[in-house]
Amino acid sequence: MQMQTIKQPHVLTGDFFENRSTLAITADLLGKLLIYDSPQGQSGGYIVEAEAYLGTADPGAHAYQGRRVPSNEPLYGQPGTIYIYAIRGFYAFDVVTQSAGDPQGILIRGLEPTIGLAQMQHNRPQQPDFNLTSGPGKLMQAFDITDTKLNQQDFTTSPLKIISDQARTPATINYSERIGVRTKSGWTDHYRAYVAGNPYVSKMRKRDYEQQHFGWRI
DNA sequence: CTATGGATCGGCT
DNA sequence: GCCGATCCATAGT
Repeated sequence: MQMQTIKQPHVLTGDFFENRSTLAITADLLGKLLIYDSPQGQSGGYIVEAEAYLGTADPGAHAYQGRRVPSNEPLYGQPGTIYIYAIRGFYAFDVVTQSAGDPQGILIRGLEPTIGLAQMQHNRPQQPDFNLTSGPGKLMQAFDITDTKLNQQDFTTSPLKIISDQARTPATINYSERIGVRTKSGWTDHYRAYVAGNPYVSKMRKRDYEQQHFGWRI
């Protein structure tokens, strides 16, 4: 007789990060389901845009040249550590990707919202179209995360989590320069990865929307 | 529809 | 004081 198995969402674990470059993990995060369990209830959606920050050697990174201050301490933690930081009156968050002491991370920049839509719209009543979670500050507002309390928590045990077995697959992954990072030469041209044609990607032009499936493989 | 400039605020120096 | 891994309103195609 077969054991009855309870279908529980599988939370992302540490081995997801093992032996892979941050750039490889960035592309692999696209389509994963991000969930936030808040006092109001659960909300979340599929990751559609992410940027790699490659640590001490990356002039665009908060940990460039080993910079280590109280606010960026989470970057130096274990893979899967949450790094939340304030930026111009908003908050944004990274997933730490490499072993402790190697301060690389991935900024989650866009979500296609699927869970807790009403509650997210309540938190961000601005506009009815695709502006709910199409940017790092926007998605944190939609989650109503307004402080750094989740800092240094681990994705495997935190109310903010990534579900690895409920994922969609991008039909095409596009790459570009990172948004809002001044860069001199072209060596960071592929540090931003996003689902081609998905309207919840920040700065996606309307003419580039893929209307049929929002850029997902069927 | 796209490009640009101003507001804004937590955290470092 | 100063400075952004941003957002939004407004002006210009």
